[in-house]
Amino acid sequence: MTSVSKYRHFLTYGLSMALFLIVLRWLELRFLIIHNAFAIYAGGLALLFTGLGIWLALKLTKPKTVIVEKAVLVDSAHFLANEEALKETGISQRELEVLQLMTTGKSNQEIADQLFVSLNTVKTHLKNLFEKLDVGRRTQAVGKARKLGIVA
Amino acid sequence: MTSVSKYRHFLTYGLSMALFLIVLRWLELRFLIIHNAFAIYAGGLALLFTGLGIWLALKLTKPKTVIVEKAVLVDSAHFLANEEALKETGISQRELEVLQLMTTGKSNQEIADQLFVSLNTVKTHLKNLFEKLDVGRRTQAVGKARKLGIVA
DNA sequence: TTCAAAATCACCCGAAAGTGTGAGGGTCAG
DNA sequence: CTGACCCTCACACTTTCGGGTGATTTTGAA
Repeated sequence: MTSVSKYRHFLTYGLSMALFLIVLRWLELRFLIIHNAFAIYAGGLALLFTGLGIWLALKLTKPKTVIVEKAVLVDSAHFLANEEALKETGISQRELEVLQLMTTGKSNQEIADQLFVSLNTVKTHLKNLFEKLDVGRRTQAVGKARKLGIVA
Repeated sequence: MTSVSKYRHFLTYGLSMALFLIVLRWLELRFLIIHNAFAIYAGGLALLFTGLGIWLALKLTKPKTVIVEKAVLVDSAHFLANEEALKETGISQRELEVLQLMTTGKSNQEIADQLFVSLNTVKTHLKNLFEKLDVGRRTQAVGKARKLGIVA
């Protein structure tokens, strides 16, 4: 894809070079500068400054080479409280409520307030919940519950 | 931002130009080409080919700026990183790593062990992370990170 | 070279979370 | 009635978190 245009540019460059050498020849006669080495000198000069220009341009456009495209993942949509998993794990109604609130990032105290029970009760529910989910931390519990389809 | 380096390159270019003109002068005497217009001619030639070089390089490197990086396969697995949200929140690379591990339900100590850093370092990262995500608990952080598409 | 951000780590402290044990009351099947 | 479960709560104890402050090193850009 880029090779074609690249070659085309090289072609253009080559033609330009040839053209300039012709003009150079002409000028050589025009100004009566017959010195044989002049054409070589001018050619070298042209090549050199072309290289310089290329180098300059590359240096200047260096920070321009970072454009990125990315894709987004769409996860399978399987929520709906999974009755299966609930029976499998033996999670009770109250425990499920605590689990759901915990999933939203609420603290034990906030859960307790919302369910009108004591903090210790919430802790007890969570303790049993952790055992039924076979985890030891709330973050793990949330992850597992989501994986099991117990919570969204 | 790039102004300094840009000026430096222009300076380099200017110096090179001056140097070449000096060499030019020397060559002028060396080859006994006393013609008055020659210096002007050579300078013009140099400028012209410099421009040509710049044009050439620009043309050649133009497709380089359109290079696209992409195609992340998506599964029910994890891994994806919303660049947008990351820049929005200003979350650093290391913070992202900590966040991802935390999402899996790991404790701070486990994260520290896995990243080969101290527990205090993990805490510091999390502290900054919570501020950037505008949350106060890890469960909330996980939820928000998921919502923002930072983690799976 | 210089400057700012990132990354690293150390203490300390209070709050929250997690663990173990025990216990009282309600429901419901056997 | 009794045993099995669930819901509730308490208390003590350990661990983990979260927040504050301050410091050093590394690194990348200006």
